[in-house]
Formats: sequence, structure tokens, C-alpha cells
Amino acid sequence: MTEGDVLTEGLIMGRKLKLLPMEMLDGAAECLKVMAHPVRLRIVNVLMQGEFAVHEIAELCETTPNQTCEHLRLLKGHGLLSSERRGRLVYYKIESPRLPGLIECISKNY
Amino acid sequence: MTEGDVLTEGLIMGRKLKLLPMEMLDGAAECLKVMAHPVRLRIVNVLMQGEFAVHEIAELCETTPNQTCEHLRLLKGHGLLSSERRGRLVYYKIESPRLPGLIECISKNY
DNA sequence: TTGACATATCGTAATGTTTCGATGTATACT
DNA sequence: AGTATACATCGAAACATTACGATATGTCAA
Repeated sequence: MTEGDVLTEGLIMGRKLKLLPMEMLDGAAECLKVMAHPVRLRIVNVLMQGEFAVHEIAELCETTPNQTCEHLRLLKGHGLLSSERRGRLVYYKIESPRLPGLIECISKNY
Repeated sequence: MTEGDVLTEGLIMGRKLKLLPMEMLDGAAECLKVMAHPVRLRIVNVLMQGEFAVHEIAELCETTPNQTCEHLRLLKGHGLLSSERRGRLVYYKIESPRLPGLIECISKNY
């Protein structure tokens, strides 16, 4: 969806409002909910620079491998990341193109 | 903070990574958490087009005045909105410049 | 002052999230 | 086979969020 595609859904007091469709906001809210955690933001920030194995991600995020696994599972469960085993290491990478956009938005505004 | 201000915080396997500082991600995560609800996204989307009273916001968000109040209170409590009473109506408007950026990011990517 | 409307708050039940230790599984090395 | 390493999953406690009805406050108008 591009910026011009907003729908005119609201009409109140004679004013027409350009509002994003509710289904879009539902999807966005779900994604934001998943990303609304500092460690998961950091994970995505790390993976924007390449594939990494779980223990590397854990180290870079200053958390335990255990917790890292859970965060990775959540992100993967929502289709945001994908993983591949190579030997005894499992490498994760970004799957959803939405993620870099969000990190970029954060780096500009926060 | 501009895009060039990312810190080189990560160093692993001889690779230097450009990572956003953790305090920044903490703040972003808190804001995302507040915004990670479809009705609150819609509220901000509405308020990007001007000030509105609570019952108008409720109608445009297709929810009850009661719930609208609670969402507005949460958003205001985080300094994202401000309000002003005029007569028996209370008008809300956007206070934080971060909000339009987030909605814009959503409208482009979702 | 009474009634009506607009907004705010409170209590609470239902639900979801986070964290942690313990346990399970997969791979490689000896 | 046995052991070590890396990762994944499970269960439960602690905590946070959401939704909803009930009740309270604030403003206006008759």
C-alpha cells in the first residue's frame, strides 16, 4: 500500500477525514506489539547487518541464550524472521521487509 | 538523533556492527507498546487531521466513549497527546512529533 | 436546582506477556 | 557409545493489559 491509498472513511461534522483502513491498523498493531520490546528491537537491529547464530545474537543483545531463543521464536512465529541450521548452529535472518523500515523510523525519531 | 548518529556498539567475530544505543531502543519500545493497539493507532490517525472531542473520536474509532477515554488517558499519560476543555467538551490533540512519523511508516509499509 | 449530556475513574474478571529453571533435542567430536 | 555444545520447548510464577459495568465529576440549560 502506498501513501496515496488512504481511504476516506471518516465523515463527521461535515468534514471528510482520510483514515487508514481498520484492517491495516489491525495488522500494524499486531506487528508493533511483537516489536515493542527493547531486546527484540535490538535483535532486528543486529540482523539488519547480516545473518547471525543464536549465541552471537544473545551476546550482542546482552541477554541469555534462553531468552534470546524465546524472542527469536516469537519473531519467527509471526513470519518476521526465518532460520536455517548449519551444523550445530542455527542462523537467523530477517524475512519481513517491514522490519528495516521500522528500525529506520526509530533511528530518525527517537 | 539523526541517522548518522548510530553507535558502533557491537563487535563480534572481527565484525564491527552499527547498533542503536540500548537507551534509545528502551524508549522506542515503550512508545511502540503504547501504540500497539488498533484503536490507539486510529486515534492518532484521526488527530493527525485536527483536534477532536472525545465523543467524535469515539465515533470515528467505532468504539465506546468509555474505552475511548481510557485510550486517551493512556496516550496523554505518556505525553503523546494533550487535552483542553472547552465548555462541556474536551478536545484532544497530538503532542509528540513521533506519532505522525509512526503512522506514516505504517501507511508506507503495511 | 434539577436533568441531561460529556467525560473520567474505579473495581474486577479475563486474558496475555515475561521470565526462569528444568528438561528435551540435534549435531559434532573423540 | 559417550560427552559437550548449541538450540528449543515446557510449566509455572509474577506481572501487565484489556474490557466492561458502575459510579463519579463537570458543564450547561431550562
